Amino acid sequence: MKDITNALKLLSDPTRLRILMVLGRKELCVCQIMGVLEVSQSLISKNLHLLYTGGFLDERKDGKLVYYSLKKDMSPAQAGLMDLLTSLLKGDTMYDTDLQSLKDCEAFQKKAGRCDMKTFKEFMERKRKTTMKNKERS
Amino acid sequence: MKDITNALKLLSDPTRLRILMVLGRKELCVCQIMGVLEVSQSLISKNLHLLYTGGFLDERKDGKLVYYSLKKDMSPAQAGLMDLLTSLLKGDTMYDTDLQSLKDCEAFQKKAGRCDMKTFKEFMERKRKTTMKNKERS
DNA sequence: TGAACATATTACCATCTGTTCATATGTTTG
DNA sequence: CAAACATATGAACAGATGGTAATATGTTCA
Repeated sequence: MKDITNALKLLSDPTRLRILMVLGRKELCVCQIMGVLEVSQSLISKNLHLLYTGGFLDERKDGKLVYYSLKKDMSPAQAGLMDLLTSLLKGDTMYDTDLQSLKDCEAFQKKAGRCDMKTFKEFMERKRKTTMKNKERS
Repeated sequence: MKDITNALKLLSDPTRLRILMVLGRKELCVCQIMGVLEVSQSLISKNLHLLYTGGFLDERKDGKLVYYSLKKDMSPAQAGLMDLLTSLLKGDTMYDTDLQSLKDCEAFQKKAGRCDMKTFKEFMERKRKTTMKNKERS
């Protein structure tokens, strides 16, 4: 029972749940996740570490970058929860926004031709401006 | 997303999860739940309140007693989680022990012919002794 | 080698959580 | 009404948690 409540606890934080859902789409490095979710690097790192040691993630290092992805062989409980949450979050505002950000982020990165902190900070900067304009309009 | 993480947080505590799983079998009053889980009255009350305001439970008062049961019309997220957890917990030691305790508790209550704190404290007393004997034997 | 960079870790803070003990509330019954 | 009882609630406390800012680690490349 403790393993299940532990998994539930890990999933019960919005930042972690968002990370997992975005990783559900594709493997990403820390700076990409940062760009998509727009939260600080240390917070991302910390939560990635929790999810990793909690058995939700695989890790792959490539040069300076560290890529994370959903673990291939999760426990039945974890896999079941991930499936359920993925379907429950369909249509959720935050979830949809994050997936859209992921697409935008990928496009921006492709155009920039590199994958580093500077690129994603630039991306976040533009996103913030767009969001502000949208708020003004409404 | 917040509604989902809130539900997950409620489920991520063993005491609350145990309560929900036992209530999955049948409606129970506070003193019965206390007898089955063997935790203090105030802790049970507090967690019942959290689960109730969190939308997991229905409440029914009958004289001095207050009966709780799984809410008839949970949100899709809550219902989905309950289904999943019920199936995931099949075979779990704590879960099985609790269900057995529930049966024993019902039998004891039937023989006693009443439903009050005294009865369930007596039940808990005997259960503790039996558990101790089993430990000695092994 | 050393500067630049991506990620991890540390120290620290405010807030939340689980729990217990004592007490309050509200109901029943003599 | 008062005593007895089931349940709820408040105060208090230790420990966990989410977050930030600063710093450490480890890699690349000039």
